[in-house]
Amino acid sequence: MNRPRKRARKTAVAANAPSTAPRRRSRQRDAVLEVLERSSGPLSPAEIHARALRRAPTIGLSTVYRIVRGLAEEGAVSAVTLPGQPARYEPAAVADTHHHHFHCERCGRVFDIAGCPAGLERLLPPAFTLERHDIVLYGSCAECG
Amino acid sequence: MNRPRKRARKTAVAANAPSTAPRRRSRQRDAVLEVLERSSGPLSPAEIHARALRRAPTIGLSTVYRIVRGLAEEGAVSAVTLPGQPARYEPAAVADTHHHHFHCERCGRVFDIAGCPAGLERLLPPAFTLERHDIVLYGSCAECG
DNA sequence: TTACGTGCAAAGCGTTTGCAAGAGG
DNA sequence: CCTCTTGCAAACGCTTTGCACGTAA
Repeated sequence: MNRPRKRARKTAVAANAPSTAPRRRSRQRDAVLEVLERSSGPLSPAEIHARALRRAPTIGLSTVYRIVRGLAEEGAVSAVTLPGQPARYEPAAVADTHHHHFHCERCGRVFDIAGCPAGLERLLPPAFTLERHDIVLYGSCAECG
Repeated sequence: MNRPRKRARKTAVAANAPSTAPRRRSRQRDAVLEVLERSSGPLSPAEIHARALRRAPTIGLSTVYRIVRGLAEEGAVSAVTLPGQPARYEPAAVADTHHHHFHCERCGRVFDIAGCPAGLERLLPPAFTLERHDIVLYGSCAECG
């Protein structure tokens, strides 16, 4: 497969651009969806790729990125970005239930945490408006404790 | 300045490696420290570099990275990593006062927020141990509101 | 059949590194 | 002086992209 190349476009994309992400059904798309639904926590593209290879043995990492972006755009999955780590993705069914995350510093796994503290607005300086918030708890999970 | 090259080493470094970060005093190091101390919020390496150029007109971006890493290792500054964003740095004097961050989604600036909600342990599943937490608030700051 | 999705390799970006020249003490 | 630091450009890892081919509809 040798062919001429053009310069790649700028990485940044307009926030509301329609984008050409996969919408059609395919073995690869189904594999990614199933992997995400079977998982007990959010997964990075590399983690998704490793697991999806069982169902779609030829799937490429870039395809995972494209599918995941498409799923995120149509709201089927949502991105979980922990500080200093690559983005992870989880099904919207999970994300729609407001929750936060616990990051085990021993095993590196991420767990979903139900509930969230009240009165966050009280922390704001005057004239600031609160639209959303992220809380990440760190420590040891039950298995590593 | 043309000279022979060798392959760069692997990026990953042993977590406890002494590392050869700058410790000696220099115009560049002073410039970075002053920029951080004058700031009202954590700054990314690129932001630090832009501001440090006024005090040290020849400073390179990689030097900023090295100095900031050294300062972080010796505890003079600490890293603030907001989800999905490059790391930012703030003086330890600020970081030592427990606080969180507000990210203005209009202007992109990050502000320090004093205080934090009580009872986060109550959110944990049984047998999980809480060691620390990060809270990031999103919305509009006073100027953008 | 035809438009869309895929796989691969190349490109982009933020960050780190090797090296020679410069600065600190 | 001798050693540590700097600046530059190359290299890295993660992510996105261009293109020809495969495939869903």
